[in-house]
Amino acid sequence: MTGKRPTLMDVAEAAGVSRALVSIVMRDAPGASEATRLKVQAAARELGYRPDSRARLLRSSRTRLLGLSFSTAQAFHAEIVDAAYAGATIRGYDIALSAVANGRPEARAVESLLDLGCEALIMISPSLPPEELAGYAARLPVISLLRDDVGDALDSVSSDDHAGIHLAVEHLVSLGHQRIAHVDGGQAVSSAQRRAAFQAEMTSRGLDARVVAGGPTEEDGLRAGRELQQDLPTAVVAFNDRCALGVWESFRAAGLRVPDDVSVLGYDDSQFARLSYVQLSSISQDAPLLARAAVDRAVDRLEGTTSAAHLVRTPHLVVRETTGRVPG
Amino acid sequence: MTGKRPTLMDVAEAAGVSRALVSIVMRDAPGASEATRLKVQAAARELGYRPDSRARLLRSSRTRLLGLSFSTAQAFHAEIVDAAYAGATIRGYDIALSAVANGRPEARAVESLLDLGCEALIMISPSLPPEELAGYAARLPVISLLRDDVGDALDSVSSDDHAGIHLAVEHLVSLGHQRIAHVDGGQAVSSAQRRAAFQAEMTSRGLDARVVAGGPTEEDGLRAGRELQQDLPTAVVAFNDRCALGVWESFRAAGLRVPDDVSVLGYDDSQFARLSYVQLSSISQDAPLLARAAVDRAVDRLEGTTSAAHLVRTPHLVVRETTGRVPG
DNA sequence: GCCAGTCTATAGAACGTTCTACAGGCGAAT
DNA sequence: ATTCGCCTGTAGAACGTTCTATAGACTGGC
Repeated sequence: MTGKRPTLMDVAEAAGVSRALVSIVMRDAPGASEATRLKVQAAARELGYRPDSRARLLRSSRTRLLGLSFSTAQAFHAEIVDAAYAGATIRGYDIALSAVANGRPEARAVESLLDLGCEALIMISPSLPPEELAGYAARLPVISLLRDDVGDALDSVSSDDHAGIHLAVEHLVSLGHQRIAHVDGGQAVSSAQRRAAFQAEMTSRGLDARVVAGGPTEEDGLRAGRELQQDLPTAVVAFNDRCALGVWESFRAAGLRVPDDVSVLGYDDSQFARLSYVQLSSISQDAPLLARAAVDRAVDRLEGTTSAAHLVRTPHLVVRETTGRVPG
Repeated sequence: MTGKRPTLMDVAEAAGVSRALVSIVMRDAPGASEATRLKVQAAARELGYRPDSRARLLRSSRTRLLGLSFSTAQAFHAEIVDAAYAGATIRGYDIALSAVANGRPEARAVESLLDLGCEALIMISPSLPPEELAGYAARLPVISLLRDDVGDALDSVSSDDHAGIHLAVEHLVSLGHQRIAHVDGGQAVSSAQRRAAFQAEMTSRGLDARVVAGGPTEEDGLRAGRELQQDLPTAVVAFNDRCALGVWESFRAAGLRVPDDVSVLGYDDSQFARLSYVQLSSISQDAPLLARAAVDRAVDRLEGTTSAAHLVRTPHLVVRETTGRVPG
């Protein structure tokens, strides 16, 4: 259909120079005069030459490639992918993507990135046990994004769950709430930390720390919301925004008004929390910013001499329309 | 930190055989006895050897790699990625992912896939003009997924919008509706087709084809819903599920009940349409199935002698709880 | 006129695979 | 015994780059 794609050799012949010189020009490396540079570039354009990244990667020790593993099941990972691309471009790196999907476990995703020759790995909310992660980290820098209990062999860039929960409770208390419940994330990553933080925070204020079992999805929130209604608190802190939405929906179905009858606070500040008809108050981890930080961390590990570290950013509160003064 | 990763040569030395033989064993190719096969495999495992995909890809003419471009802005693309992985694995191919993201245009995404040595390209709802797509298609098979007006140089796998809209209108009419409005998708891919199909379908039934301007997001639906309320129809066919959700929300805000006062029908049958508290009636394109079809099509193009074709699948109706009998 | 230094350009060896060609051993058929 | 073929194995050339070493052509300083 097409004939073969042109190689360095083809361009070299067309321009009447050596292969090596073409390579120099294509890489913008020093060692070619301005005149031949132009001549070679013209020939390359003429032939529609594009460097073969496989060959290039193979030969050069540096691949300038960062591996990013994400999950197709988590919509907000897309936001992170987005930000990571932007960050990598700025630092002069490229990103290789690998998804963990149905029937494609995390280990497989990571290994495909390794085979591609990535110099560092960024894993979004990795679910592998710390030992296995450490195994990878022995071979190349690995950055865990949004999960910090990964041992000392890895870097991590995450958000301070304690601070986030503190902000949440502080906000609600300042609105007069005392009976505040937490719907946790079940088995989800970070759920245990947030639950513990909630308990600590409430206890330290002398308040009752009511926790009901939830999960990361709307369904989980819906179920938990129904359970809450048997003894309705005045405010709810949900594990994440999707869960909060489910809780809210269960209230709505029961004729309860948010925030007049009960306040609902989410976590993550995901895209849809900002939708004009949702306007969910939430704790923002600023995922894109964390993604940038992870990329920076990866590059620093590659180019500097720093060792693994755990970077923790403080989240912030975004007040929208689902939290209000305590009723009555 | 790590030492170099082991190569074929290392394994060969460890097992006391030649490089080529190790290659044969690793590829499960014929030409090695069972005994040495075991010996080599043991040595490879011992050293933690993994083949370098860059070198492998470089040397072999076949890369067995399918490029898949998707958009981080479209949540349901994740479902497709998921299905594509599964399909590719079955056919013995691998998938290279490239995202079109903020500041990373489609052309860039495609070119990075090309440089990786993909043998065929699957593009989800490509937004490039047909001429440019044809340019790529001259070099390798390109499958357009969910968009069919891409010219004859490309394959396409899409869903029959006419049939889908027909199902939608048929369903509503069978429930007694006559005053049915369509909220279109604005500039979105497929919007024009669905709008035209709606107009044709309604006109052929002697009904008034009311169309209001919408878009692909909840916000767009919300806006359109408000406009609709100035002269409320008994049923609404929205461009997609997100749009339908916006329309619904605008009704809910106005105290209108769905489906008692007005029916709302979505399109796409996305993940969230199935959520227990949403239960949106919708037209399903069965995206995962289309993804499988696209993968199959790509592989067939590579292995068979078939030429480009446009494959159209018929969508089906999923009745949930947002459509009901005409009021009054 | 000769050496040192700079700039441009080239040849040829890598990188880690796969592929082609071929060699030796062995059994069966001539 | 020779020939044929199959099976197992190897050597060495590819693939398209980048890298190292070096050659030639100038400059300028003595």
